[in-house]
Amino acid sequence: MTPDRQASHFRRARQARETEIIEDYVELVADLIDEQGEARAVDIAKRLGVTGATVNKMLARLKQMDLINTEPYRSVFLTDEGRLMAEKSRRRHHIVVALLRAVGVDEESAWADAEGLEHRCSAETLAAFEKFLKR
Amino acid sequence: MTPDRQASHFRRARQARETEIIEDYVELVADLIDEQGEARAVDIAKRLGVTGATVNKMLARLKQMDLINTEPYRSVFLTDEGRLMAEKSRRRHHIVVALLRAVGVDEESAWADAEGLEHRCSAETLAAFEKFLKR
DNA sequence: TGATTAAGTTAGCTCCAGCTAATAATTACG
DNA sequence: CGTAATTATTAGCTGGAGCTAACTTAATCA
Repeated sequence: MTPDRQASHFRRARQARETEIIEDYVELVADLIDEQGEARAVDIAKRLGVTGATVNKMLARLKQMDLINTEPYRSVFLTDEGRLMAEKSRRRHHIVVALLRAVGVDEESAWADAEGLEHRCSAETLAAFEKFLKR
Repeated sequence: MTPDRQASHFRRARQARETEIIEDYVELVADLIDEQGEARAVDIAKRLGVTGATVNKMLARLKQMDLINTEPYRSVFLTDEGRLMAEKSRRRHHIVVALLRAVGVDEESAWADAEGLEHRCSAETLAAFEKFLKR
């Protein structure tokens, strides 16, 4: 492997590291809205295992990026763009869990690892996973 | 899924995010030593796609952690602990690439994605991958 | 209603991994 | 050998994501 090609892989991994937290928040907001009718900061914090202050700061960033809408002391809503991102994330999440299960990973490990893996699969890899699952 | 269980998954993902950069450096040092006889900072920088200054700072951290030995203006050596980590990383890397290839991911995507995925697979998942590959 | 509790917000801190720019040491070569 | 090019180091900056502590607002319930 040439240094350049390897460098581009590492660059991509760094890029993924940056976006994955954002995707986790957005996906979680969608989950909470579906499960409980609304996404409250305190619930996001509980599920992510971080403090409310951290959530608050991140929500400000997501709003800046036009992924969510927030009003002070009100729960969180997804913008169209945010909903799109959440749906993509969810789809990836499900494919990864299914693939892991299909190759023999136990239920618990599949769910635990999928949280880390879902953000790192390229479109090509996900397509291959889907094809494999249909086989 | 309970909030607590989900929180622990996210916690684990955050933990992995912290260690993965360290593992990348250590694995790369091992690769360079094997391929070229020595690991020089400039080559590490080229392959990771970061600046020399960044590498230097990171090497100081790795030394602090007893993963490498360095002397000013000399190339980098792995400690026993570092070598162990490098071997574990490599093994994981190979298993992940092999698994991706086995389920139909093309060569290039497999190598590119493995860079991000290898650090996120639990021991259970890797064991399942190996079992699947032997099948 | 009013007091208590829960939730959200803000300020300000840490640590990490990038970066640039400037400097110092080493290496290579005419 | 001495100079030029390469490599390494250092200082100091940015921005992200976590934290605690202090505060404000909203919600609950006696």
